[in-house]
Amino acid sequence: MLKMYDFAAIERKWQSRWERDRLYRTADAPETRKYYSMEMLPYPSGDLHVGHAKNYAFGDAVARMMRMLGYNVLHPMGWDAFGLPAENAAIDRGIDPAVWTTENILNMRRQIRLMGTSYDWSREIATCEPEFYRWNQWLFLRLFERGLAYKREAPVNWCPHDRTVLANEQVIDGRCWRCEHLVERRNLSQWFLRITAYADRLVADLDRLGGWPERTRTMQRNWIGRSEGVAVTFAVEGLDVPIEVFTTRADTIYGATFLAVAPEHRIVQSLRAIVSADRAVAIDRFVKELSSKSELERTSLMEKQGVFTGAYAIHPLSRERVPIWLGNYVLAEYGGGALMGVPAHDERDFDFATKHGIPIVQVILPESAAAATPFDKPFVEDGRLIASAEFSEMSSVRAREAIAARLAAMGAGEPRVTYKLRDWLISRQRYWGTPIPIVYCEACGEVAVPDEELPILLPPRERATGEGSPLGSICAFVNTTCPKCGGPARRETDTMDTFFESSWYFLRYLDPHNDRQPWDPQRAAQWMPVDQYIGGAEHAVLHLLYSRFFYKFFHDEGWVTGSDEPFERLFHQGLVLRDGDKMSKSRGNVVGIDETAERYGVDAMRLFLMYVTPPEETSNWTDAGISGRVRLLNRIWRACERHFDEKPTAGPMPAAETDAEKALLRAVHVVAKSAIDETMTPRFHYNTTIAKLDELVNLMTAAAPQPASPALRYGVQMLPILIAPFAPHIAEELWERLGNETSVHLQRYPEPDARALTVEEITLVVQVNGKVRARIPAPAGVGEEEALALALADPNVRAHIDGKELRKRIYVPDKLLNLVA
RNA sequence: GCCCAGAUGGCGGAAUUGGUAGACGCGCUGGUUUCAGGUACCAGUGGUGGCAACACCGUGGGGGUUCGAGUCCCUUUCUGGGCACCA
Repeated sequence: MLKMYDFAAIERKWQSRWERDRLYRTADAPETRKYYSMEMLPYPSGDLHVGHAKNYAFGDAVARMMRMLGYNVLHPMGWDAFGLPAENAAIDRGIDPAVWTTENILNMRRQIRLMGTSYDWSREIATCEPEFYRWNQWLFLRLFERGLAYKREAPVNWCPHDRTVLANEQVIDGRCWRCEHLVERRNLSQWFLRITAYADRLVADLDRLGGWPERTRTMQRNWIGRSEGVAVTFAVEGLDVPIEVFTTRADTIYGATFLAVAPEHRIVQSLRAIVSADRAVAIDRFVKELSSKSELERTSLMEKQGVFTGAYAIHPLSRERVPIWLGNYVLAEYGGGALMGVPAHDERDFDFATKHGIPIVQVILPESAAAATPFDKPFVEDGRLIASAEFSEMSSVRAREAIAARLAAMGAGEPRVTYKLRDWLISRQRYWGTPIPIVYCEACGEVAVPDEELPILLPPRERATGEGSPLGSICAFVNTTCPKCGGPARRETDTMDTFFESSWYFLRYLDPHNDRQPWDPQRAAQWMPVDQYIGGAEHAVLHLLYSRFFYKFFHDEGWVTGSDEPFERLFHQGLVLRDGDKMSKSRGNVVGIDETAERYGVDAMRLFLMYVTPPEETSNWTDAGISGRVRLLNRIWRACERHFDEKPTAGPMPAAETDAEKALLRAVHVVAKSAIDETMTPRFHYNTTIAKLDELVNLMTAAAPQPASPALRYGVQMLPILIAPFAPHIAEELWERLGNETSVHLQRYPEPDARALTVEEITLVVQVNGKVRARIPAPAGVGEEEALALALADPNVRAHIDGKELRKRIYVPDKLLNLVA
């Protein structure tokens, strides 16, 4: 590949010039319309490949477009710098995680700068720095004060490989989201954040997030899993403690032929005491067998197992005796850990009853069916009630209300909303994270560290073994005094989930050097919400849900105003594949940024990533593809080169003399219109914009008007502005060589001019019976009768009409005439 | 199993509200420049038939609505993503 222009020198030159001139510093200028544009902050894993580059190329193009459209754009970058890979690398290689992280940040910052991105680096943050994580601790204490952070013992997900617990959101198909090892179940005392207190708002407000992809909203909705139903109380024979179950199908209550209780349910020990010795033994055996099984093993992988406790409950409406079972498919943490089994109308209950010989009683009939018929699978839809006392003949919908009302009147039930969402477990038994600011005092118990003692610094690590509690083994850290009574106390030795810091970092960018507050609420009022957030879809229910929770809390505290949603619009970019495979070191198919920049130049790389596919699609990296973009840049250079010695002619659009000039002026404005439309829609399909740019360059080179043509000189002057958001370096160099003095990136993007965009001549498509028979040039705005005359003058059209009578005529102005004969 | 998105030349992909299918690029073919290769430039490039004008076929398969369907409806296959004992 011959280099027509020296991209390496140009890219180097402008990157340092922009930095010297602080071109991309953002001022807090409240008088200008703001635009907060952000890409998800990266984990500093070491090296960037073109998959990352795609994300930054689009984010940067959007930020540059908005600047050139006159917005005050905030476009920051930072590092999600706490986390396991650093710690694991430290254990493997015997280096300090801080050193490993810092080195990676240095390299990745270099690569992101190499891409010619327009970040305001004066706002850069790294979450592992005490200046940042002290505010993690501060926010934790505020949550603690409000009762939104609490410690409790609970069955939790334990990843044996990463040697730490995980939040539910971080377990994918029963496996650790990072290392993919099967998680185990342990009972541990851990810190939780009460995200469930916000469940209702988190699900309700999804409806307002019109700028989010529908599938992301659906995933969050499913994850929160809001269900409306009834909590029903069943009295237990021989016991004064009742069992409460949750059901969304109160209409099926007369079909309840058993109760199933989770083995962890508190009532199990009471039941055990009132049943026969052999039942007690069976209960013990069942509970013990399941105690070590993970939720995945118990629910998805195992068959429905259970054991009859020997005890009976009393049906609140029919007063019949209902046997109480323990079941492995009953989740301890949902719906109170107990359910009423209605085998005729629930798949799972049906399986369980069939397996254990429990009676199946049909109480709902399909609307169409006349009478109860034998069946081999449960009927789970709504229908009409039978065998349900005075509720018989009612529809399911009516019966649900009537039965709920009856139960409520009897004091045996109440309406209840239940969520699948559980509280967010944030304790991690690892070193490289934010220490949780709590001490344990023998006299005072759990005590919050006072604000003025923050930050609790992460102590230097003497030796990393990967065994035991990392902070727990550092005596100087653990042993402290109680802030309340001054007596001896021990520090909490767990660190925080790194999703804690990524749930609010976007606020720190607004005020990154503030040492009195995490951010100034006035700055938040000015800049929030984030107007456009760009990042991978893999965080649909992790980071994006936690951030919404935090932001609602901040809003309730008055630290942010306006909307209580942090991200106005959200965009997920697609992956970049190589040879149809995901890029990975083990496959050896990683396309690195450094090599690509060196071979083809950064502008070509950015152009290719935006051109090859719409941003949301998965794109495939090809060397042939990028050389096409190098070619385009060369042709752009040559188109401008002939005009380097001319004086700048930037000014109003000149009048076009010839058809070629008209076409050229039109092409300029077609590009501008496309770029603006794609930015504002906001669809970001710059692939179509760049295709139109190709067409413009074709016009400027192939069928170029005379070099002296004012239209051509106008096109040449506009070209660097048009490409500035996409190929910022060559744009700047051409702009300078064409005799301009202020940066091309400070120019206004051209307003699409209606005069340039209108066409004077159209192609009239003439169809006969719906088939195209002629394409006739005609003046724009041609009337129907003139169009008909033109069509009938065409020999091919006449041949197809062939003397037949015209029965119908459809005329689409400036487009098409269809003659039906 | 359930829900969502998608399927367009050899390839990546274009195509407001139904109105010229295949823009643009890659690849390929022929030509010009060159000692040659590459680069660059010019022309061609959905399939079939035809010297040509042109005709027929063509947006995963089948059916429908319409003057007209890549676009709307029904049905089916495949691909990608999500959910999957949440009572």
